[in-house]
Amino acid sequence: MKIATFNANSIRARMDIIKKWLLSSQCDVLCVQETKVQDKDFPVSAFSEIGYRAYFKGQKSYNGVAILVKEGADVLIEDVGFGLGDGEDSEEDMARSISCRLFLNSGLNRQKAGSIRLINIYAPQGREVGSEYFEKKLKWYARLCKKIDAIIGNGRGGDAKDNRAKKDIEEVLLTGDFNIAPSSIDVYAPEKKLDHVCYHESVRLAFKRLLSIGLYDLFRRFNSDGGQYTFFDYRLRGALKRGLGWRIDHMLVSKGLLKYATACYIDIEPRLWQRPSDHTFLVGIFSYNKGLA
Amino acid sequence: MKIATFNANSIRARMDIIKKWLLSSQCDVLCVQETKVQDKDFPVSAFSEIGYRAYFKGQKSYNGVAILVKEGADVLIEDVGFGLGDGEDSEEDMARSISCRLFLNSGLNRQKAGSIRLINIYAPQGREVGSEYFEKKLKWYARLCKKIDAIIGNGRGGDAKDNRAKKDIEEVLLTGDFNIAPSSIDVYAPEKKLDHVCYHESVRLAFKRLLSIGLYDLFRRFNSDGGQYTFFDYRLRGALKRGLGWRIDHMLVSKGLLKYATACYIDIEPRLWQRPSDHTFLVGIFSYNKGLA
DNA sequence: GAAAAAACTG
DNA sequence: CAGTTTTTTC
Repeated sequence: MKIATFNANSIRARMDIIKKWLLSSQCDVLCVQETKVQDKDFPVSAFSEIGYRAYFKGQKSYNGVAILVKEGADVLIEDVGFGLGDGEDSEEDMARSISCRLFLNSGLNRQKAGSIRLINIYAPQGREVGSEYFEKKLKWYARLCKKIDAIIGNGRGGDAKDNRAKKDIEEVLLTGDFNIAPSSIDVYAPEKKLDHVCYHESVRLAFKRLLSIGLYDLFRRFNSDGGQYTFFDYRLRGALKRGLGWRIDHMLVSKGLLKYATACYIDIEPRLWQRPSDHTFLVGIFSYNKGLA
Repeated sequence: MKIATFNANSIRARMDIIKKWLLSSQCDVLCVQETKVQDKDFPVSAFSEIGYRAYFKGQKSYNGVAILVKEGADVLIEDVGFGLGDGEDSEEDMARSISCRLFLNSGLNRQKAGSIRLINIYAPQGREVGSEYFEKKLKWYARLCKKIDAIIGNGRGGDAKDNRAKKDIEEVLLTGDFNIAPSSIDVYAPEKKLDHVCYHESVRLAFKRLLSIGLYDLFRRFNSDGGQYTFFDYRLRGALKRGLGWRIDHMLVSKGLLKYATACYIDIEPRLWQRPSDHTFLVGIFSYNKGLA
């Protein structure tokens, strides 16, 4: 199964790129962020025409998340929900995360394959260290961490709001635009970015906290090189060629899922296509054959 | 010789349409209005690439006029000037009219063919009857009429600002977007448009004044039908099909030129092309053979 | 309805 | 630099 994440920076402005990429990659599940479109204007039929079903929530000009699932793929979606679901969600928060249960049936029965809690996030950027927006970013991560912790079931309780029994929720796949470069090799001039909202110590700690509760940075399982970026600011001309980027889009998985992963890589090509997003695609591949081998 | 007028409603937004039309029509001289582009950004090379030289003046977001001349055509351009040239021109006025002397050499020597004063106008729209803008429109027309009258030489004097002797200036071709529907058959619901800035009695009188000093409405020399329009408001959906238009783009010629005219028609096709202007092309054809026959 | 500019955001 | 929204104009 191929799953990917992509900050589109307007899904409507990126239709050509997303369609081209989906058709060539044959991706099963694509998590999209910054769709920047209200639900009534979401291009549902454009995706159904190429064989993808869409789940989404957006706001007028900002934020917005979506999950695109290939029809006929051995993937089942259930329990789609928005926001962090802790009763603290603002209107904006509802357009910053979408989660669902994902059943993989690749040649296996549903029981055996089990289910994954897929969470697609568009984390707050934070604007400036010390601002109210940055404080909100940190709080949002604290809430996210609590939610994941509850799902993984490190504590005694499960998610109280979730009607399903805890035993049904086995593994976690947390992906999206985290707006955090986890370490110095994940940004082009780390020593100059210590006060940047995407590299400040406090956000790197937030990221580490996610790892500490049992998630694994999938990209780093397959690649230890620095200079591997998913985002290149439009404003820096020649940023890609000059290596001026950030690794802020991630795929974090729980331990039980980790063992099925066979690859995780950044597809840089779409960043070179016509009218690109400032982000590019991060891909993860999972295979039950590996786990069974 | 084929000459045409076209309100482009942004020449940059209309490049595809204009290039397509020039190449298919093989027009010798195209007068353009509402170019909406500053001189530094005018697409000079795009036109030179298809064999047209451009003369133009524009403002940042509004107004702007241009004359495109086919290279190698038997047409010579001299004395290009902007504004009405009476010392009363505002910055805006300078981007509302362009004039030049046009020498036609089609198989004849320059002496015999003589010269034409070509004036391409984008008349003020006027916004609302009674407004300062409408008053300015009427004043602008009074100035224009005075200018034409001087060129035609009905009075004693010539154009005092013009260094050339009066005898050199023989005929007048006044074309462009007049923002006036001259009569009831030139607008779709005249009885409802009596207070419209493009049909109010005062502007129809201004148009008649131009005729009274010796100009002829060329289109009406070849077509007496109503419902022949050059402009269809974007806001009225299906306007073209429903015949909801205006004839506000014109070609007025002096008597000596009139006798060489062989045709004048509205080319409605470009209004049906992709991303059209709200106006379409008005074409005039002149032949010295006719005059000599 | 369409175009351009200006203001805002990342 | 590249989005979206708002304002202005016709």
